[in-house]
Amino acid sequence: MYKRKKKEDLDCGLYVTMKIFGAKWKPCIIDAIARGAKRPSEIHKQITSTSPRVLDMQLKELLDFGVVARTNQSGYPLYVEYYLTPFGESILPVLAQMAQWGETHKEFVKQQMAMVLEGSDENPVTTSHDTKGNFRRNDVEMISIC
Amino acid sequence: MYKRKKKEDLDCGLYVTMKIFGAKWKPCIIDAIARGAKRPSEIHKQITSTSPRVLDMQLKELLDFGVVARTNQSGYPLYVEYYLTPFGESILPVLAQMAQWGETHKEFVKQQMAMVLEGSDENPVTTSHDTKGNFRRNDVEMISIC
DNA sequence: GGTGATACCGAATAATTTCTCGGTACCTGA
DNA sequence: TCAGGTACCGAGAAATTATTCGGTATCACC
Repeated sequence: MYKRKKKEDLDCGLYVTMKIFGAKWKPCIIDAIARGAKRPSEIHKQITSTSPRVLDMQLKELLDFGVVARTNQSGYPLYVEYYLTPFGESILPVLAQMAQWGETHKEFVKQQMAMVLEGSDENPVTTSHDTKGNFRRNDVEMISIC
Repeated sequence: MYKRKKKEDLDCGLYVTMKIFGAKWKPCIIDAIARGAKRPSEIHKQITSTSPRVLDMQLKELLDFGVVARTNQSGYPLYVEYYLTPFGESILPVLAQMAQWGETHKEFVKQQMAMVLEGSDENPVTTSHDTKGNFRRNDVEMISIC
């Protein structure tokens, strides 16, 4: 594991928030689990825009931070299930609001981006999130995420 | 300016959100301006945990993305003022909720961190946010940010 | 003319995150 | 025994973000 060189400020609420689910794939993973993907292999199948290894790593962090937990029957057909802890569930409304905001403003943002990039160009490599067609039902209803 | 190698998915609401204010100092800057710091030099004085250069760069991005705007009198005593656009103001409630969540859960997070790090150690360099004692008044009231 | 304040920016480097490639281990069914 | 599925992990490369150091330019004041 990477050893940080700079101290983090865990007294800043915002910093804490970013720390826990501000990474590239964590929101997707949380969402996938919230929607019913329990087994690692299921999550891999849901999120195809990055490699299983990456998902494993981020899932591990979510586990370490207590966002998710898993059933630990080290038994025969090797069957593991992850689920959100109460702590993990408390993230959902926040995630939903963030997704909602982005959803609302994405066209404006695209416009701005285009305006800024009117000097730069090139066609970067493709990479995009997708958990297929996704919706959330929590307090803010019908928020697509990823 | 850095030219991205990988394409971004601006159709993912969450990605958009992170893109606009998911950087290390952007929330602090937005907050500082929302609270009344108008001039770059004022912002520098408010946020002392990073260098003016860093703040300038992020401020520039916020400007490019239309989160803030500025008065452009290229005149005598060189006086520039930044302010939040309506787009920028729409961020405040989201930021507040994020800060609130982090505030609520930071002790739990610290605990988890300690648990995970019980093998690693060392004492990293100090760096911490601070905009002095800070509060927000928007819809979720009294959220300290940074 | 020199100093200080103001607002910026370029470029190199450090720090951190993400990704790729490959490997371990266990069990099952052919 | 061999291929296939499942759950993981190590280590280095690549991408991206944050930071530092120094520089430009304008004006005011002494």
